[in-house]
Amino acid sequence: MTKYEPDLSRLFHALADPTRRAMVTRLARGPAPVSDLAEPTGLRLPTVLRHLAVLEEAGLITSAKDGRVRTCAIVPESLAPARSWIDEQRALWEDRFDRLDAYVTQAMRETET
Amino acid sequence: MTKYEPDLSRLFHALADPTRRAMVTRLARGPAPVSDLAEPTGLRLPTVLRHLAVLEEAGLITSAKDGRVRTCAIVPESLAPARSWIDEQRALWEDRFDRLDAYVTQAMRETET
DNA sequence: GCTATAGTTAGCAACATGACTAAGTATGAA
DNA sequence: TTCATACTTAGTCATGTTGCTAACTATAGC
Repeated sequence: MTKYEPDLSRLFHALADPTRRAMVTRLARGPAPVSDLAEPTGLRLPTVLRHLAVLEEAGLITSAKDGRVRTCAIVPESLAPARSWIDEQRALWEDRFDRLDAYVTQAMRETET
Repeated sequence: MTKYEPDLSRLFHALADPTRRAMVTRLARGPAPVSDLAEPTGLRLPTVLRHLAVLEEAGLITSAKDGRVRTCAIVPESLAPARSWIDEQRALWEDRFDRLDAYVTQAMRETET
């Protein structure tokens, strides 16, 4: 089962910023150089680079340099742990209601004459 | 389509902390008073209260006071926006590959004698 | 080789976060 | 009424985050 999960923290933290989410969305459509990612943000390059570093440390993107251009790309399935955690919570919740339901059903049965 | 979404930022931010995730997991099993939530964390009450406030501001939990006990409960479906965003990214990604695939298929067809 | 382009590094300021202690309030029980 | 319980509020502190500017490096094109 789920244990320490510092990676989940980094993943969710990376996604908690609108600029970074926009970058992920952009990269979901295909790889792009740093400048292209910076352009729509209105932020300076060093700032953009920090955001990219956060995304990379979270495992959401990779990047490689070719000549003087660094191209970034999304890492497929990197969102899977986040999705799984969310699904787990829903499962716990539903399980709880199933049991509540069973309890109520049982109680009603016992109330019957 | 998705636009500003400051709520998504708050949601992901709230989930970016292991203590808070543990609280959500605990509450997924059923409501609990503040003290019960505090106990396994090893944290002081004021700290726990701040975490709960973050969760509440993110819309993940609700709480109500009965006598001197405040009982917290999870808000069902509050994770839905996070889940949707993640699914959207995957959809974009898959769409991109469908198109890549179509392109390659087309290219191969044109290469055929 | 010179120059423009595309990143990169270093360092700083402002604010946010997560923990704490100390002191206060409100309620249930004796 | 008195006391313990269950928060609650206020205030502090260390650290982390997000933005910036300035100065630097490396490569492509002429």
